[in-house]
Amino acid sequence: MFSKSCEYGLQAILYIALHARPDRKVGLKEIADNQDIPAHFLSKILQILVKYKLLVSVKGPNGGFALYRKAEDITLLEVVSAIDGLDIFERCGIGLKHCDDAHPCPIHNKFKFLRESIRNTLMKETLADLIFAVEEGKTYVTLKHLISE
Amino acid sequence: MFSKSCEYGLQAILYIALHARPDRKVGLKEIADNQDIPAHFLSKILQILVKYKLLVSVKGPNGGFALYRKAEDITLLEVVSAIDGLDIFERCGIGLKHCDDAHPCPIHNKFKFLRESIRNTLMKETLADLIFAVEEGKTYVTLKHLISE
DNA sequence: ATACAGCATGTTTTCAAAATCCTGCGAATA
DNA sequence: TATTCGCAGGATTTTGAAAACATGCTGTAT
Ligand code: FES
Ligand code: FES
Repeated sequence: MFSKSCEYGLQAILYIALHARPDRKVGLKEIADNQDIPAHFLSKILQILVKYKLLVSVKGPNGGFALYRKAEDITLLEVVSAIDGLDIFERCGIGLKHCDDAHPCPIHNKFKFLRESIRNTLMKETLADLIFAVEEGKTYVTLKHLISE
Repeated sequence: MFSKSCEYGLQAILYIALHARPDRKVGLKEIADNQDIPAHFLSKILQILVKYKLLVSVKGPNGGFALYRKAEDITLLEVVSAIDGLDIFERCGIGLKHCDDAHPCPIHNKFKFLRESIRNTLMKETLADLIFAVEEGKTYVTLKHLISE
């Protein structure tokens, strides 16, 4: 569905939303270790999110990453479109050159509906919604502690 | 969404469903030419569909491919699962090791619903449904003739 | 029986995503 | 202002899907 880069990016921004405080940035290595993501690779992905104004980064001692805006104001769609672009929402399901209402492929109508459903879901979900459930212990962004039990 | 192999496979089996007759198999090259698919690559994909009993192949003069069963009895889900497997319907949306109801990631519930929608759609659509619309001129499996207009 | 059309199969090449390597730069702090 | 921490970002390597290539094989037509 999403590229590996995008999956890593989603994990990372959720981790940051969970663990960053006004006085505490989250370090690259901390995220990489806890989420099992190659550190140097993650670095590039977070750079993208900084460029798209979803994260801020601070260099030097006690540096790290934090959300650029409030968690309530960041949707998953923004993260996905920054990393993977909007191509998945425009691409023909059976790979025809152009996805076009005027010349629909056999699955166009059904497929278009499904793509829209995904897009709407991503657009409605904010980081705040998601980390709320994590803080309640209902969902998880890392399975590390579960394995060590 | 689907791999390129899978997209090619869907295009090809639709083409076959449209153009095969009891006395006329459809040649590999004919499909490759009309759908703009690398011939040797398509060959491998169709081999998979033959192995999964979705197509039959006949060698020699006037040979080619035809549906193994009636178009009414072949669903898109069978084609997709033969080529890409069922991984997309089981994989975690943000890339966690295991997608599990007992330890859901933050988007698990929403995402699971979307995956199910896709699976149900693919399961309900038969080749017969789809080629019917094509024969009526409402949808298209190739854009070749549209370009040459 | 023989020729040949057309699929079957293994190998090689290409290309982009994924992962790694390495150096530079800015901020904190002493 | 010197040192060091930690992100920035270009360059490179690795990996695997996609594509191309080459050859074998098999059933049909004559
Ligand atoms: S034309 Fe195929 S999905 Fe729109
Ligand atoms: S655990 Fe992430 S989608 Fe199920």
